[in-house]
Amino acid sequence: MSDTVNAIMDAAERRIREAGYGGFSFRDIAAEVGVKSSSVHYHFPTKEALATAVAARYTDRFAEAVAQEVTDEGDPVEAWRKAFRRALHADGKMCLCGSLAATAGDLSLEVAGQVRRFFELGVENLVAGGLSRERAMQVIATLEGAMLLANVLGDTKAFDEATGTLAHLP
Amino acid sequence: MSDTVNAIMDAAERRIREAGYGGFSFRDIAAEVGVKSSSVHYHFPTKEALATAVAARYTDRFAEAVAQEVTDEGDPVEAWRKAFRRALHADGKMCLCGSLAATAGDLSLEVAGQVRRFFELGVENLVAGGLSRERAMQVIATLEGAMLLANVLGDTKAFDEATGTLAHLP
DNA sequence: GTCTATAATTTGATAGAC
DNA sequence: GTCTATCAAATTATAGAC
Repeated sequence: MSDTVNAIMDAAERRIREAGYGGFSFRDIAAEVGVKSSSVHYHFPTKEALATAVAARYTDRFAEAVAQEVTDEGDPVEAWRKAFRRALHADGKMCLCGSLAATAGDLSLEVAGQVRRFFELGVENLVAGGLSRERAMQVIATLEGAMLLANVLGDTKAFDEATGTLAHLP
Repeated sequence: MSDTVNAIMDAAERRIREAGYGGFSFRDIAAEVGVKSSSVHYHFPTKEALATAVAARYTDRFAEAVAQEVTDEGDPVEAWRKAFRRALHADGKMCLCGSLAATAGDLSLEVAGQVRRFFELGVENLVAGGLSRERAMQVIATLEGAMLLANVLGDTKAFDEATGTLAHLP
């Protein structure tokens, strides 16, 4: 993948995490990368295609990060918590898939499918780690909600407060 | 408040809950209400003003609903869970303030302030009900994340699965 | 209070030169 | 691959008639 493609996806990811699907534009992205919007269209023909690619990359990277944490740590709940925590602390932004999930009903099927994959992967991975399905859904919900809380309060510490005891519950 | 103003706020609330702040427009709202967009501007001079009013009304109504549930039920955690549950089941949509919170960094100070009020009210109310601050934040995060999960999976039952044991935890 | 009309800007997207 | 130039549509917002 070329440097330009990477830079476009990085910029798009940042903007979607800040402003959602409806809050990013080809011209914003292009300006941030230092090219023209037509160049962005050359790599990603439509807004949908760009958002789909960014969501897919985000989920893949997240799954890798979790797998690494599981290896380092053992406890799957704590591994997911640390992966979310790092996503928040790295740049103080909302979860990309959480940001998109909030407007899921207004996304194209392709984008919505990639976003759904993130959440299903989380639940299935925790179930494989030994949790009941309901407990797995509760953990993902709490982590995603804690990202939202930190985002709206403008305080990354809120995430730690809301998730501190998560790994020690039944 | 006039019928038109109410209809405008209802339509705006529906659209923001579906598509977020960046996903609703004066013309959408106007068309749904059956007036022209200039009439919407007569009642709400700017998009910010409309979103601020809608968020304030949502939070006020939510607080009332919770107070009623507390009266009926006693347990504050279960009262909040039922209020969120009803907001979801009434029309299968995301929480308005959750939808706005996802793009908090891109909202005007006025809108962001109203959204923050929703979350602070939740935490403070649960603390007043006897929970520790951390536990209160965890409950609000879980409820909001469960709304997000139900929204993205297109399945209201996901909310119940993710929050079923919430009231019985320490 | 609602309308028509319109301004000013932004948006997603395309054609074609280099 | 990137650019200039442009299109058609949509956006927030305003002026002024009724």
